[in-house]
Amino acid sequence: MGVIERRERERKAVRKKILDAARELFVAEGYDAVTMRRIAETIEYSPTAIYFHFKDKETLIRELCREDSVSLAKAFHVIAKEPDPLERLKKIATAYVDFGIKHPNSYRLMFMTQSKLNQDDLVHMGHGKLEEDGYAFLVATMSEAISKKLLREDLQDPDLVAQAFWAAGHGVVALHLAKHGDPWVDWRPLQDTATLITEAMINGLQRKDFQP
Amino acid sequence: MGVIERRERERKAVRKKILDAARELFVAEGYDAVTMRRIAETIEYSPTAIYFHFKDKETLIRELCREDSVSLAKAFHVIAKEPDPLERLKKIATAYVDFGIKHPNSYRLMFMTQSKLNQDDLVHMGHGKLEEDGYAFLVATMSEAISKKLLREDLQDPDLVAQAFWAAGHGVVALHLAKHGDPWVDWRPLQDTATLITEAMINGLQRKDFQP
DNA sequence: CTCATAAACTTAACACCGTTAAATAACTTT
DNA sequence: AAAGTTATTTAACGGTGTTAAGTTTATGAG
Repeated sequence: MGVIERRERERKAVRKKILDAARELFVAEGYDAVTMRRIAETIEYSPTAIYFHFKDKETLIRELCREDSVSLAKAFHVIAKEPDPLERLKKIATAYVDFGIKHPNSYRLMFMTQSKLNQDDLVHMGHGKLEEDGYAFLVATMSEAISKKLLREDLQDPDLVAQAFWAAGHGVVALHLAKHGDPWVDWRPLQDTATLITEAMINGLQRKDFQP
Repeated sequence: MGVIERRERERKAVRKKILDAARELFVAEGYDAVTMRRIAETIEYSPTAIYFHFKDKETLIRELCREDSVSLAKAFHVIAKEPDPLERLKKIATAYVDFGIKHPNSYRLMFMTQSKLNQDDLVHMGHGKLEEDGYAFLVATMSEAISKKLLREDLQDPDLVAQAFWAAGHGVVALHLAKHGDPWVDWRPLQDTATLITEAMINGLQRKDFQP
């Protein structure tokens, strides 16, 4: 039946219409500031129409977030080809920071808000969320760096080192997204800070003659 | 008149009563999850009574936050006596992380949410908020480290280095507060990560023979 | 062709939130 | 005792996400 396909296509079109309108508003004003009513208004639907296509506001936002995070996944996919683990680390950090700047709302949602760990999530686990893949990629890179003896001899725990490295990258982005407006700090360009912290970390982690 | 003093004392007592109840609820459930109505309920007042003592919910929360942040200020005050700048940096990082763990809600409010930069804040500026003092302390320490030639020769901008170092510390805390519940990361003890990132940063920043 | 059925939507409404306006009780001052 | 200030309550407003119930519209069956 061609009619059932047409319906599905129309439903998808409306879905996209909602997502596009929501995206534009969210990007401009942030997730919390935009109401369901305003999204409905811009597409000239009633507020409740959205709930036919999306379970609730969070689901809608997660969908946008998912779309955004594809760019990070793609970047990581390219970076995976880099043979040198330390060089790969630098590129990972760069891509990660870029993602945070390009998609601040999604970044905030993914990395700056505590995800409610309800039972549903625990059930649906193992599906390979993008954050999970990204972290696994970082750990794998760190593992390779360790096995190739590129890091200090006392650093044998890939998870520990990966978490420290992640924290460094996250710190730059998170601080920027949250506090860059504050005038009591003479902020340096984000790229400069990101480059410095990445270099300093790799430098500090790979050094051989470490003194406590 | 002794009566006016008594009134003031009673008013302060009610104020404290509200703050104590609010603190307990907030600590247990987070700032957003606790409503004004519930705070009022626990002290057996009507919800609107709170508004006689505090302008609004945010003011109340800021007051709690201010109280919390005193502990960080005190810690920094003690640390200021440490003569070695690099050692001071380590202690600053430790105190900062400790603060984040001890007062997660206040930390989130102070460092993980964008402060609305309205005109009022710009007017009331220069009052020396605690965050401001803390950052100034960090920059001063970094400045001293630079002038004592403890850092790499190419690092001459105290603000840049301070921001990178701050980002490192912030990254550890922020990641912990936001994502520690996520089960797809095999989290290492926060203290281990904090120690590693601090050492790695100082190590990476102070090294002389830096290769790009 | 008519009628039932399902999908896509709208209208009305609920429960909750922070907050304000108006009424009220309690206590001082005159 | 009257007037007035202070602290509190009751009632209500405007806003939010969301659900329930009704309404249109197009399709499929007899």
